[in-house]
Amino acid sequence: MLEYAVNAFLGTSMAGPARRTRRRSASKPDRMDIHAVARLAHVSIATVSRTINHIPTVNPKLTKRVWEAIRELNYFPNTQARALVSGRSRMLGLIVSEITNPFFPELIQGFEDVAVENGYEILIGSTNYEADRMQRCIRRMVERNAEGVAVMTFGIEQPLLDQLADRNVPLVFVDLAPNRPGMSVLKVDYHNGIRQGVQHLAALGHRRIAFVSGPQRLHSAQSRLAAFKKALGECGIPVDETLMIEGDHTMEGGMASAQKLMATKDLPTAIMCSNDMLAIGVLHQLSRSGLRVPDDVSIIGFDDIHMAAMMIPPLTSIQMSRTDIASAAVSALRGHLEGSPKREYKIDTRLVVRESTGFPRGTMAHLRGNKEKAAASTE
Amino acid sequence: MLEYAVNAFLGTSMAGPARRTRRRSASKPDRMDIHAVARLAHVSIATVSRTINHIPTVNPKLTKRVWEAIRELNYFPNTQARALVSGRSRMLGLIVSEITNPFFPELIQGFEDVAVENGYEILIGSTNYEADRMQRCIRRMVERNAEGVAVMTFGIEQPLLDQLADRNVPLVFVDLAPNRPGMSVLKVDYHNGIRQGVQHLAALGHRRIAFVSGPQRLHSAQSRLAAFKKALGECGIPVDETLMIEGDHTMEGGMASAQKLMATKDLPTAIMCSNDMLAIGVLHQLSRSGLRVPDDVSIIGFDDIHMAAMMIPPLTSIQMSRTDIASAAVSALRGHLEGSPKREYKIDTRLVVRESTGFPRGTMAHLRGNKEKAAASTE
DNA sequence: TTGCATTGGGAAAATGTTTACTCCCGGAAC
DNA sequence: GTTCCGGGAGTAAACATTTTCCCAATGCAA
Repeated sequence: MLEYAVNAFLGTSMAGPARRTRRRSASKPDRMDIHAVARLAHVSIATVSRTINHIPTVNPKLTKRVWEAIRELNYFPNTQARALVSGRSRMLGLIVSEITNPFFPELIQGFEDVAVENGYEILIGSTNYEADRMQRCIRRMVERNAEGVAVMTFGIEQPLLDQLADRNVPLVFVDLAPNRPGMSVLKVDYHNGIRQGVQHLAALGHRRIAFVSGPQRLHSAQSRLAAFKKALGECGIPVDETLMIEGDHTMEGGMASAQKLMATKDLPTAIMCSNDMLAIGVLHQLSRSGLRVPDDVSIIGFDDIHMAAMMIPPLTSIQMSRTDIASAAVSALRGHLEGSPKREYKIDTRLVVRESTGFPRGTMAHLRGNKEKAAASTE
Repeated sequence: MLEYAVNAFLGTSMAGPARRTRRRSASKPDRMDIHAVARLAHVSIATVSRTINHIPTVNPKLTKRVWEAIRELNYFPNTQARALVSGRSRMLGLIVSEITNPFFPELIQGFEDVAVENGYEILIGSTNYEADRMQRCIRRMVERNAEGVAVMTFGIEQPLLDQLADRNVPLVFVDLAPNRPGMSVLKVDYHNGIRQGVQHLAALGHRRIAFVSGPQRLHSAQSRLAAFKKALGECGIPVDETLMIEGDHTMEGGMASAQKLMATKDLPTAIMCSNDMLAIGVLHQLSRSGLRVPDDVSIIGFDDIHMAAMMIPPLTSIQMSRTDIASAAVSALRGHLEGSPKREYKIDTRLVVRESTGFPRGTMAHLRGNKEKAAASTE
């Protein structure tokens, strides 16, 4: 056996009549596995394994031979076998509410990038807000031995997650998480961005600012509304409950909310929305009603999804970076896997000013007039 | 030299706590594996395996005992071990151009559903039109032993795929594929839907119909343009090359194209677009210029992405069902895996009429007038 | 009752790695 | 010169399944 010639040469005792059972490689010399590499590099499979895993005790000369053999054979290790023996699947799960909501693809993209960079593969599941889909997602994650799961659904169905919790799979949530070992939470600082937004509007001169919130059963929607009210207070603007409308985080909800606002006797000069889809709906409804943005009403969205910048006018929005969320989520899971767990990760938000916000109607009429005159006079 | 970032990372962290005991299996009776089930059901592990895999030669009585034991222990088989020994990873790859383009999430959703239904997990990669990302995606698929890969990028980088082709991994493409064993293609019948669209416009009375195409280096964009010209011929409308504008499948491209069209001496009465993003851009640009849709210009999009229905006005579009594409792709791959390969799968397209199409400007003025008078007279 | 075929189930090989052990050898210390 | 130590590399035991092969048991016919 060429395979064992090296050992004989090195003087290793072939003595043990030992089970010869495992020398299958003689019959299939073309099988592309670690043995093939070992044979070509004239080392043992253990050395190949150590080389691949960058274990520093390998003689550099052998290392070189091994890498050359690997390249020549275009070999790469069998993932399933590694996973089996190491007990680590090197897969992370990502569960989202609905993949067709533009917020999530951007999150997925970020998650994929960070995970792959760290050598993990990702398993995606979308629940579409259905409990049984959620159940199936969790089962898939468990079956595939996901090492950790990011539950980014903005509406946690706790009992369903027990299967994962019971297996001590690290979990990471947004906003809110059970306080259990192995679980982390990404705390979004809604207040910072929303305060910036309110200050921006206040600085422009707005005093009547409406807020179209998300469904109040969602914790994240509650937090956004609370942050808005707090920010109003900080700017010395009293809270007017008639300007707080509950929407549903969809464009249709935004259109309906805009109609409700327009039915009030005097329209607010600015509308802040709990997410961008709502803002887009409001935008549509206003323009359908002949109102111009930002000349008649200013609008601010939340999330800063890609589409926000593509609206007419481009939407001023409060950015919650999907990239930040994704990398924090991966960090959180890695933290648990590597024994340095952290309970909380902060996610910041910040205002991105575009063209849907301006001076309130009327107040700057003289300025605009002056500007026009100035422009005219240069001709 | 090949780099295994994964392992470098593993190397430092592998001194984990969990894996100290490595001796006889007798020392860990609580290990939840096939042996535990066998023990509880008083059968051998082989019988358990056969039961799980629905091999019919097992005595129904034993089958029952085994399933009961499985349920009682809440056991499920280790995926990595199954994959290792059976050589089947039960994973399919899905490579898309960019996950943030609204077309793709809907495709992914469909793919996920169909794949999971058939017991497959999916690995997602997005190339963002970058060759090295594509390369990495392919490498991931190969490393994880994807059993088949759907390449839904609408712009195939053939040479990069050789790694997959060389390993005889079944592949499925859209529109165009190398004619090699193991490869299938989803042939989209662009003509059917586009013909419906043109007929719809012609029936409304339109004769000057513009077409904003996609980048002509893309085969799918070429096909759409060709189908449009053919459909014009079928409706007896001569092709006017000045009304054929090349866009780039983005909203910005649509806005630019609309400007080009408005610069011509007389505006077409209808504009058909090579995809919905273009149509949305055109829509925006027209409304920005004070033209009303469909009163001044009718617009038809292509793809019928979710967003199309949410525009103001809701966009008439030609639907190419993502669900159909997804299930055809999975069928194609399964066909190869199960020995009944099929080279081609047909994907149909059809017109979905919404509110962005109407009578051409002027032609129906008397009707509208009559309608208004009629409405007035009822008061 | 015996012989044979058939069938169902168990033992063990096989899958490709990682890694705990072991062994060899060179050098240093006594 | 012997002993001890340690670096470096090889052997083989896990890992949790599937699958092949074989044996025992059963039934049927002679």
